[in-house]
Amino acid sequence: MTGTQLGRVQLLIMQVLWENGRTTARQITDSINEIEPIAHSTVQTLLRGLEEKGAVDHEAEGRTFVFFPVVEEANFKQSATRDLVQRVFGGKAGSLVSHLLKNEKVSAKEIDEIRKLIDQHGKKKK
Amino acid sequence: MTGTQLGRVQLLIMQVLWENGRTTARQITDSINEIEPIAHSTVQTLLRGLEEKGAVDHEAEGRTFVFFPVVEEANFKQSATRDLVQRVFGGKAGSLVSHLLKNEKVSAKEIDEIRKLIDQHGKKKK
DNA sequence: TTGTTAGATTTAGTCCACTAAACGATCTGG
DNA sequence: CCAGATCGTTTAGTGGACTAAATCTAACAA
Repeated sequence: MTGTQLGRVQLLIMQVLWENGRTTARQITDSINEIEPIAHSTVQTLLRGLEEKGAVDHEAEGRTFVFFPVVEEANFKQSATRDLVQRVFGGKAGSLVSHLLKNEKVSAKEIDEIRKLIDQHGKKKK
Repeated sequence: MTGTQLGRVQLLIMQVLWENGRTTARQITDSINEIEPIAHSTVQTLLRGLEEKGAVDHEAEGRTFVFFPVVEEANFKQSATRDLVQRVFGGKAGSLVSHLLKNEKVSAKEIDEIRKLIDQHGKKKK
């Protein structure tokens, strides 16, 4: 579930799955190989690990397995983010937001979006 | 330098060091023990690892070692955050900000601060 | 039928964070 | 001087992510 920590490469696999939905192990290997070299058997081993953790599942389709994500990307983002906030920013989400605005590049378009969210925030306040 | 990944407990140690400055291994053990149980020898082993990575250093003071951080907390926050942005939010910092504002609790006070940052952002832009 | 290919599974090994006992040296109270 | 406490160091083991070769198995092609 949420507690399950994913490794770096496992996360790459999840990303492929979230993007493509139903995907074969072979397709995943190819996708990742566009970024960095990895053996097919490695991908299969990691897929099994992910399946044991309940992050993905598969169905047999002919003689090959088709994998699909069980964990939602949104949920994962949430727990990964909370983890960072908790461990590095003392539990204060706003502190991370400040850090991002001060130190990281944010496009004008994103700034607009954020401004809207801020305004809503003020309103929503009951 | 950025490549240095810290483990969960190592980060706890760094937090103690950032907060207290010069600290003995014993003090670190005690601090962490207020949160969760840990053996003193474990802390010492991890300190050695951190020292090998160049994250901390020590000076002998009498027969005991006094440790202090070499890596700045700000730098660490930066790389930890970039890591998350890169791996989970497709490299878009603004996307993480949006996520935080939508899904995490941010206090009114923090919102004010963020609004100011947003305004500055607009101005500063050339 | 037989050999090749493309799946999945098994097995094996590395690396690293974490854990902590065991050991040796040094100081300190009695 | 010595027993006990307090250091730092050594050694050892676990677990998990990652890596990939070796192997098994089923389909397909010649």
